[in-house]
Amino acid sequence: MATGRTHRPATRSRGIPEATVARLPLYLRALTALSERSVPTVSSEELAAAAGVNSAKLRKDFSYLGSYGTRGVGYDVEYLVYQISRELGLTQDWPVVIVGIGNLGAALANYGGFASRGFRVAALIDADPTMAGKPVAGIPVQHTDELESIIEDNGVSIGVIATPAGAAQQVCDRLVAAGITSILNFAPTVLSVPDGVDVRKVDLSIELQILAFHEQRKAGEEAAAEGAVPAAAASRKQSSHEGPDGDVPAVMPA
Amino acid sequence: MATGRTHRPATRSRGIPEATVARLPLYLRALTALSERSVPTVSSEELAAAAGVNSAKLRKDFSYLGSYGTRGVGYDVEYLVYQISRELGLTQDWPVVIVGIGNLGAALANYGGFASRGFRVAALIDADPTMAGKPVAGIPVQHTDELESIIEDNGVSIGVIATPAGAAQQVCDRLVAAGITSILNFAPTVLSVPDGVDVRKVDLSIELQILAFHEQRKAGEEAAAEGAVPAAAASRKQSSHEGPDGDVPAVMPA
DNA sequence: CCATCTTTGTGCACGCGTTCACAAAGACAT
DNA sequence: ATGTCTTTGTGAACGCGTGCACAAAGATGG
Repeated sequence: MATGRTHRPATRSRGIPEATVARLPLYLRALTALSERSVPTVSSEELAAAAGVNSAKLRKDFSYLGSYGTRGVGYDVEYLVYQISRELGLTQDWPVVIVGIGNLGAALANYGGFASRGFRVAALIDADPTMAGKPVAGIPVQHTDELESIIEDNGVSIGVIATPAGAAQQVCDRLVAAGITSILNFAPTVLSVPDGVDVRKVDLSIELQILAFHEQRKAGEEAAAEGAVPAAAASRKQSSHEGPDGDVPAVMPA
Repeated sequence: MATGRTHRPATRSRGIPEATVARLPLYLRALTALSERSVPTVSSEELAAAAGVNSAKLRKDFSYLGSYGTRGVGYDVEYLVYQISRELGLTQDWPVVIVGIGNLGAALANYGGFASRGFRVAALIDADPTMAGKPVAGIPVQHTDELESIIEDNGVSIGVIATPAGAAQQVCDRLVAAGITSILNFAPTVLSVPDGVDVRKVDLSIELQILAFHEQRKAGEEAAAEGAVPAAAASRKQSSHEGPDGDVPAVMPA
């Protein structure tokens, strides 16, 4: 609905909260699974369970997109898949370049989750001249020298940085200069980019460190309440097959 | 003190907000870099810039840990490195198992960022019998059958799932049953776990989809304000960007 | 057409996180 | 000591995100 103020929140994109945008892919994945099983409609409750969120949150999220549900029935799966795909921009082809073809870069190149969602690996780029021409995931690696021309020729606007930390900013600068406006950064560095360029970062070791924090805390509490709650973990064992759907067929192409 | 209440917010761990915990690794990384350059002290302003955050936020974050700064001077780098490391639990050794040694699993096994922060890859586990014994990153892969004994013998409490989506829940269940209480999940699935088990997920394709959303939006705005166009991006740019609520193929259910 | 039942869409309240802005605290010079 | 200057630590305000709870909307059956 109308966000009362014409205040231009800047963090929101066309009225869709950032937190909602981050969940749309989650919904899409769950819906795709339902679609493959030819499920025609789904209620907010069911879909929320499949996506691992609260049903009220899901409904509110969808309300930002529009009124796509039918009261008393639920949401039409196919229709919703289309709407979310369109909203996320997945109905178009997104060529992507991956820079830095080490272990991680190679893994990304082979990752099936990209191609299945409209992302096409347009090129693999590495600074090592001995890698040039070597095929990874069926795509020949090209040298960094070609970076600008590759991006220009293919109209690439999304770049993935999987280089060592030391090279990341330099690569980033070249990507931006060449016209890239969205970057997914796997290098453990803070990238500085001009306004108008989006950066999302994935840091594997940060995630582990956060887990370690909680793990340490759990160990501490356990020690503090020694013997008080012995097998607490065993009590609420997982009972769910997440609703009435049993195991879901692998959504992801291997 | 701020939260004087013994209220037990449950979302907060010992009074440290989750958002702060998530930033501590970021600060730690920046501090480590300073430490390596033998910088003795750093101001909140400088450190914040290095970590890519607001300085007020950084000071507030640190205030949750205690008063470790000196007014008029800044923070002692070494001391802060130690305090944050201790807070995150990185002063102890965390054995980790990685399950699913495909491209991604192998990349993780080779990832240097783990070992340098107190995380030790205790074992690599894969369901494929032909992989058994094959060394990856210098560590022989072991078969899934050994999963329980490996975890028990090594006192592992953190597990990394890098299997295909279809196997993830099954693996997760076994990990939890074997005593794992923290899971880092790379498989594109919602894992259900009992209370007391932490799960963090990293989904590569979700990150790209979020980027695509913003990219599409930028393209749309750009088209709306036609005139100034980043040179390279405009060349073979995708053309299909109808208005926000463009035409819809009206996929009505039968 | 009316009653009932299901499920959506959302107003509202609450809590977390962020940011501002400033007093307090210490360093440093005189 | 005293004053000035720098930088921290935090009170307070604000905005975003979440979840409750319910009215509205439509399906379904008599």
